[in-house]
Amino acid sequence: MLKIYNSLTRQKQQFVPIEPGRVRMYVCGVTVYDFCHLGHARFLLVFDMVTRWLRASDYQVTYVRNITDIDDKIIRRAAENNETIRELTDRFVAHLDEDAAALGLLAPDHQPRATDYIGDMVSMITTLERNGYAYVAANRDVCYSVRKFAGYGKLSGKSIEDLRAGERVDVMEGKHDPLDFVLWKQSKDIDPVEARWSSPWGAGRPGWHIECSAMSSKLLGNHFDIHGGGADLQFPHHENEIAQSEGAHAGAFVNVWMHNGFVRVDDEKMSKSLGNFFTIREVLAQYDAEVVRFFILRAHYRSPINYSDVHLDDARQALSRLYICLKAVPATSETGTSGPLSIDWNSPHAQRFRAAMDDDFNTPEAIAVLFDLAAEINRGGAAELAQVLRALGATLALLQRDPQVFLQATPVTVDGLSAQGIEAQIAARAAAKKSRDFVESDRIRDTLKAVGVLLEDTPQGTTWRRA
RNA sequence: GGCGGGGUAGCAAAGUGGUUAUGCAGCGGCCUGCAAAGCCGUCUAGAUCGGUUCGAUUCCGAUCCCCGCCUCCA
Repeated sequence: MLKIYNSLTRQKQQFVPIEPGRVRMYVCGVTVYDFCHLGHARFLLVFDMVTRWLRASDYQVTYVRNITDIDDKIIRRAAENNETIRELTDRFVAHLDEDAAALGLLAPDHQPRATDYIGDMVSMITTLERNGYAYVAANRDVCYSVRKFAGYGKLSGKSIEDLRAGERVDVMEGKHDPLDFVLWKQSKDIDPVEARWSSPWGAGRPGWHIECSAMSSKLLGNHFDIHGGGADLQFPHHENEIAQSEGAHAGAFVNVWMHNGFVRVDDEKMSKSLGNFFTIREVLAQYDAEVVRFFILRAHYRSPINYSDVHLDDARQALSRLYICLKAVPATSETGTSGPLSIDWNSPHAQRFRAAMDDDFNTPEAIAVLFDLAAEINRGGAAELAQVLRALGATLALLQRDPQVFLQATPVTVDGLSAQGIEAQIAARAAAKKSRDFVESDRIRDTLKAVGVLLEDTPQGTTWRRA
């Protein structure tokens, strides 16, 4: 039985889908005005893992991940670059898709762009106005009246009285309450035409929060199972979504709220505003995508993780152990990369693995099972165990490659020898060994080692891998 | 100031009221021409101070420290 930590109730709860066998999940995506960084990679990989595990658990999942393609930063960046908003956002949507593919992510079932749903947002704001939650402020912006919504603060555990809106940032003039947030922003003369849509309140553009309420209800219905995102979205973004969606539609909005922890650098949150970020492509230039996935999944999704080369190197070493184990097992027809392997969930390792994953997606524990399995295989366990290892790895999108390919993959930053060059050296060494010229054979091995190529003599001959 | 999450061995990271987490690194051994890989063995834990308990890293309280949210942020 799957249990998930629900941010709304602050406890792990048994997961019960609204519709048996089906899961509808909405995850807040990215604002497209710059390259994605490792923090984005984390939420992308975490909810990719969640989707895969739900599917492995025989749920039919509808996964929606949105794209925010209109906001202040986008408008500003487009102006700085002297390009249209659409040019800017199209480019970064394309980059996002490239990064997602490079990370080996499943495509979401829907990837809605906010600007394609302006009409739905307008009608939702109209409903909120009719229901008495929205008002037109003195500056003509349409705002949400937070105090009218009884449940405000239930997700973030904050009480309206304790919030200190305006303490750090000036409060917009004309709001009835400093905590009220904008639903519809009135256009100003300096705003580009591209950022204006007509509405009952005049030309303008939507506030940030309304897009997720409008798009989720459009694509998943007014009430759905899981809503996810980074922990920094819990307040105010997700709190405001609840206020909007439950204010517009009577009844519950989301059953389970999931929030992933941050990626840190030197114990500080990695973020665009702090400027301490590494883009996904920068990291992938140095590390294999599977190593990055392994690094992320090695920690529980709610825990913070620190990014550093040392940790990525460590992850690579650890993952290599699993691949080395698989390499030593003779491949059968089933070990090919084609098609998912079936899993015997009654086997002891699979049971442990599933128990871990069902316990709020405890991937560190699940991965520990993988290592126990590898140890057993290395000890001379049955060859079928290698199938189990691969099949369980598959549910995390790990261990699906030819071990040789993984172990010999060249980091882009290394201008090492070609495979052919290495094979030639190995042949030369074999000849030296045959004539028992160990000085020469060791010299060759040391030379290769110096450029990061490790040789291993096995009964089947010499193999190599990258250090 | 309010709210929330943490402090586990050299590093990373889980579970757990009593029995080996796991990985990387280290040390000893086996294997090897020598290595590597692997196997066997092994050393470094649970911020501090109290309490509950036959027994606490695990429960309770206090203290110290770190991080996050309260502003755009995954």
